[in-house]
Amino acid sequence: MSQIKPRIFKGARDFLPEQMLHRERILDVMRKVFKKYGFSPIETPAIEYLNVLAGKYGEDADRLIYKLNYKTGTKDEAALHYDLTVPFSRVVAMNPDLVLPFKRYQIQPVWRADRPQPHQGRFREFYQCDVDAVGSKSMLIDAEMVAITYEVLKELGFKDFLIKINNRKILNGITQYAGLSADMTQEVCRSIDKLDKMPWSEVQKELEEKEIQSDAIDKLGGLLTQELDLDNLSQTLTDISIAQEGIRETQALFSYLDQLGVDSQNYTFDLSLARGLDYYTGPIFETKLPNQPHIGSLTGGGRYDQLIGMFAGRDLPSVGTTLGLDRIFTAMQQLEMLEPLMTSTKVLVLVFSDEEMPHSIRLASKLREAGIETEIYPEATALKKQFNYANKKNIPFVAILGEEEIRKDKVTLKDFRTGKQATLDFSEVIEQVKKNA
RNA sequence: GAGAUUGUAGCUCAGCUGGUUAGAGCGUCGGAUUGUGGUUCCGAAGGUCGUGGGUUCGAAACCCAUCAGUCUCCCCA
Repeated sequence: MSQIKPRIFKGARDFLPEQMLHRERILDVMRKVFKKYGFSPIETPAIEYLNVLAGKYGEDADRLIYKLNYKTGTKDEAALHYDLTVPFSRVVAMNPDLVLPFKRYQIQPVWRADRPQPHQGRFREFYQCDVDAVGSKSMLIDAEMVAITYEVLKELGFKDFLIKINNRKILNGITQYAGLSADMTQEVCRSIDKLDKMPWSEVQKELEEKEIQSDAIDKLGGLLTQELDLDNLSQTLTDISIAQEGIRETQALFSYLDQLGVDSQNYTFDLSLARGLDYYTGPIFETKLPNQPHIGSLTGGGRYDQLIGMFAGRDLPSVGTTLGLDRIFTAMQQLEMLEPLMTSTKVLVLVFSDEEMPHSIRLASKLREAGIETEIYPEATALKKQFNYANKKNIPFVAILGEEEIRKDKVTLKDFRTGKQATLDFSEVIEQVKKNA
């Protein structure tokens, strides 16, 4: 047989223990917070019928859906899911008996056929961690989405993150204010969205290239260049009812955020936030790290009151957000927020000889019964080798059980970080490890 | 989809304007009185110079093609 060159699919990654231990910790934090707010887990298949996915995200995004070479051109054509929101909407439509408001979380990989850029945390296969609530129009749930984002990032140790909040209704209102037709909103927003990266003059140029009338561009510029707060914006857009509605929603959302105890340092109203996905109808939010602008958004979400209607025939108000595990993980790596970890093992039990092996096994079992993550070296090789194993894997304690200890019914415990060791009773060993590991 | 850049040992790289058997550090493995790692010392293994073609007496180096990685833009998690 000819040998096959091992290679990994572009934009996909293997995760070794030193990465997985951290990724699992991040997921543990997310699950804990999701449940704390009353969200329950669901899972959907990686594969969906293409027509379930297509046409929901917008033209550009549709091209990034991974289509499977299976029943091509038929109703049964299949694809890998592009996000978790659209499959979830399908689930809701197929389960009309769900108790509303239905609050679910969902953690699964998704696939997008774009060009990977690891430094920016951009991959073809990546995990989305979604929380969504269906069946309520209350801005309290929208606020909870922001609160959940805040809590997770805070607990993971992020300091300078900023959750940007805007509202599609306000953006629609702005387009109307500028005298443009409603179907221009997407196109205009796409340029406006770049304001955090380039000055207004550049955006203005881009809008001119898109052949937007110059008086409309001037009106947009008037709004966007003068950091308006909600009250000012409300006055300026006083005749635009859709904008007024969006502003009222945003005010309600902010008041709930205050009541929920979210630090106002970590969120802001940002009129230039647009977001690409087509299905958003109300509030939208996105988290950035101002000091790591190259990393794309860590989280993103919003309200989509009409998406489920595409499957169910009747609209159900819904809001949700996605926490990007891989973006968060990439950021934590680059910010050196992750301690090097090879294993979660706390104690390595050494084995002196085949005769003494049973004693070592018994000790390991007792440590495990006490809830301590314990490894026993599987063979009686040179002690040097066994010590070296503990050292390389960064295991904090080594339990030494030789002829002498066995005779005295004791255990020698060595702390690898200090290099100190002491011969102790078994109960003292447990105490020491639990206290210092 | 547009542009840029890189490809030499497991990893990070050196290799000057083309000139003998291609180097270093780290890592790996072995050893320095066999109940002690992380420090030190000694030694060893490991390379079709991404691949294919061309120029040349001679190519890791120059030219062409190709593949792969990376970065920026676009867009997003």
